Amino acid sequence: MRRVPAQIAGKLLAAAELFAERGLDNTKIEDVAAATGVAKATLYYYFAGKEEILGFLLQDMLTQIADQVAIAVQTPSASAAERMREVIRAQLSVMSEQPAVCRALVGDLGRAGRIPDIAAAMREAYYEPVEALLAEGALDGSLAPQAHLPAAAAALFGAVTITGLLYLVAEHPLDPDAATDAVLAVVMAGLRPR
Amino acid sequence: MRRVPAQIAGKLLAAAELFAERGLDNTKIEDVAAATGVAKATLYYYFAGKEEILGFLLQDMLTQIADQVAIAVQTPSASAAERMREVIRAQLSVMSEQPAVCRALVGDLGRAGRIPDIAAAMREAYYEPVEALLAEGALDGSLAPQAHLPAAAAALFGAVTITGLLYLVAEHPLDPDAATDAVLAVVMAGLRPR
Amino acid sequence: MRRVPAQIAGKLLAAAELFAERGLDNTKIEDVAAATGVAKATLYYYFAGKEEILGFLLQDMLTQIADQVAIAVQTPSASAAERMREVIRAQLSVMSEQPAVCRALVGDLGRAGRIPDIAAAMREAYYEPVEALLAEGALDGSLAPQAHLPAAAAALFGAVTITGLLYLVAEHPLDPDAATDAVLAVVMAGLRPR
Amino acid sequence: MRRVPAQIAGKLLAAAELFAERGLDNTKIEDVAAATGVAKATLYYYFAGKEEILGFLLQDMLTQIADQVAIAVQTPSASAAERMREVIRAQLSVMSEQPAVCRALVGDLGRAGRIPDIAAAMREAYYEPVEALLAEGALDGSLAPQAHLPAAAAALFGAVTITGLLYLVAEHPLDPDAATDAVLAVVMAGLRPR
DNA sequence: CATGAATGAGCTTTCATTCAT
DNA sequence: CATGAATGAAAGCTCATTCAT
Repeated sequence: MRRVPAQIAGKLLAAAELFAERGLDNTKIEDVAAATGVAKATLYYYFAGKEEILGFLLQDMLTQIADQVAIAVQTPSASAAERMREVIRAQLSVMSEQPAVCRALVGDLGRAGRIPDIAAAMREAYYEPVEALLAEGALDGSLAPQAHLPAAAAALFGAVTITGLLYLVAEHPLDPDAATDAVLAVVMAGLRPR
Repeated sequence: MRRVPAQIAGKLLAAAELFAERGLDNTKIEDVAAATGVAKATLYYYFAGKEEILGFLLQDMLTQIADQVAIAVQTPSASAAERMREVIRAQLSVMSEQPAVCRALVGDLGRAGRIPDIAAAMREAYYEPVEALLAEGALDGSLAPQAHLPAAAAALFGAVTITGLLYLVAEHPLDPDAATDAVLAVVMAGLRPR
Repeated sequence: MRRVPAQIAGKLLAAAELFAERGLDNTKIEDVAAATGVAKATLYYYFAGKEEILGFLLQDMLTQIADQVAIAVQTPSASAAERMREVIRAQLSVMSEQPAVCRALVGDLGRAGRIPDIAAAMREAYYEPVEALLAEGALDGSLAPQAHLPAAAAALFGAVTITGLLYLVAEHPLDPDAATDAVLAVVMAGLRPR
Repeated sequence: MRRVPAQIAGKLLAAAELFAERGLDNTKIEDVAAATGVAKATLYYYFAGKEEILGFLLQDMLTQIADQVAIAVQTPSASAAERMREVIRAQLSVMSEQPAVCRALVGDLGRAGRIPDIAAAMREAYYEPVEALLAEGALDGSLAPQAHLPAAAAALFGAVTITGLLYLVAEHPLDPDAATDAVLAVVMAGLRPR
């Protein structure tokens, strides 16, 4: 994959909507060319195929999430629990800003998980910081210790993502703050009464 | 789509295997015909194409989830919390048995065009019973009251589904019981220490 | 081809429109079944295939033309020329009454000419009486002798049929009498001035 | 339909042969590819399907007729009647060279859906010059004046075309000159004796 | 008699991919 | 660099036809 010029990278955002709505396999390279205004052969000049185009878009969004998450995670002098709240809020914010790419991610989650680059980016952008945060929380006492950190992080990711998908992309969308509160009520407090 | 005779519906379960192993687009209709013993043209007699076959299986899976959920929900003399555990376990069991169909279901979550057909089945199979259970739990005191039931149900669904997707479909899959425990640790106990 | 019950024969008229509009090859037996309300397998019970169905319809119309032509030809105590006028009028009348079958006939003229039964019916219904009339006209002096009777009859058939097709089936149709006059002006008087 | 390069347009003439011998529906795209040396997928790159290939050839034939007709019409120092003879001869010549395309053209005459695209070409190629010629003939005295020019042109077209269809495409074909004489005997001299 | 169901056989169509310019 | 043109390879899909009931 050659370095993609900004001009083309910009146009590619139009493809996210296609991937989101139709899925990777039902989106033809020709559709991407038509939607972006970049000639089919030019896409092949920069990308090895459509999987790589989707990967490029996902990387882009994941980088944004990674950045926001990193900021939230590194807030000094805040408990791990408080920083976790910010992580969730950050994820939902990026989702509400890039709904198409986000829908594409969820739509091909089963596949994306197997694309090495994307899996790595997801680990780096989300799972590792969150797992680290869970560990820190166990130490500073602001979060309950988890027996299986990766699964806990996955459950967290799922709760946030699906809520985001259903409520941010819905006809009458929640705003990110309201969505955050709803998710937090489940994952922070837990369903069991205190 | 014609009404599918039980004999054919039965054979189709073999197709779920294929979809599970190879994904929708790497499964040729011819493969389905070979695997099920139903002639290609006969498949077209009953279904408009691959998508519709998958849709049929998807409905089937949702029915299975609905049945399992219904059983879990109706267990008499168990607290709402205990029944909720069973609901989650049931969902993860079905998912581990039908990973490809399950992946297809998740893939459809973000697709506006598909929502009408599937959304109703999902509401009926999952959201309504779960929301009812959350309400019951608030009454019998076994679950914490939720301010926004639909969002809570969505978060729950997401936590369970994504964990299922990532860990049941992964190269080194968790078994349903382990996945259930991991999810429960998050959604029942909550991340906040008690 | 079994004897076709009147009830089915009646319904078949609805198929003529299909053959006329789409041609034989672009009309599926299934379309015929749908348009007529006769089950596909039932059509096969009575006919060997769609070619035979079209044949049946054409036979029907050709019989009508044959009858009308026979009446016109046999009018006693009229010159051959006068009877020829009636033949042409008769053909255009039937065409205006059965536009769909007539269009179907023209549409598949190239093919119909090679279906033995139809070719024979056309000979019997049209060519033979017209050729006989041309011969009689040469004898009674009311028509010019023709060197090549079959070709003259074909030219006549073409002049009448195409005019009929273009003017009877057009958006602003001529009535049969006006169409007859226009055709007669060419074929009876001839283009050469007298 | 993309603009067809001359190189491919040239090769396509070989397809007209196939359509002529076997008819549209008994000619597979694969046959066209084999006969023309143009890859099947390349045909689809330029045409939407078989029909469009035939349509292209049809336009081509109409252009040939138009050219021949134009030459015949413009012959200087010949009476309109003499030029009309040449017009008819020209039409029958082209028909005898392209019987299948010609049959397809006739087949389309009764099809409402097709008329828009083809009708214009036919008016231009045939009706307009012929009507002009009829008008000229009325002036120079070589042709009888016609009350209704369009109907006269239609009758003429029909006489020529159907004769062409039945006798040039028949098992024992007439040659164009003989067919021309037979048609002329009807349409120029008229059936009424002089 | 009438027909719903089933299917063999094969063609049409699609699409990712390449390459000369 | 960018791309229009071209195509190999492979599916998807259709349809005439049969047969048990």
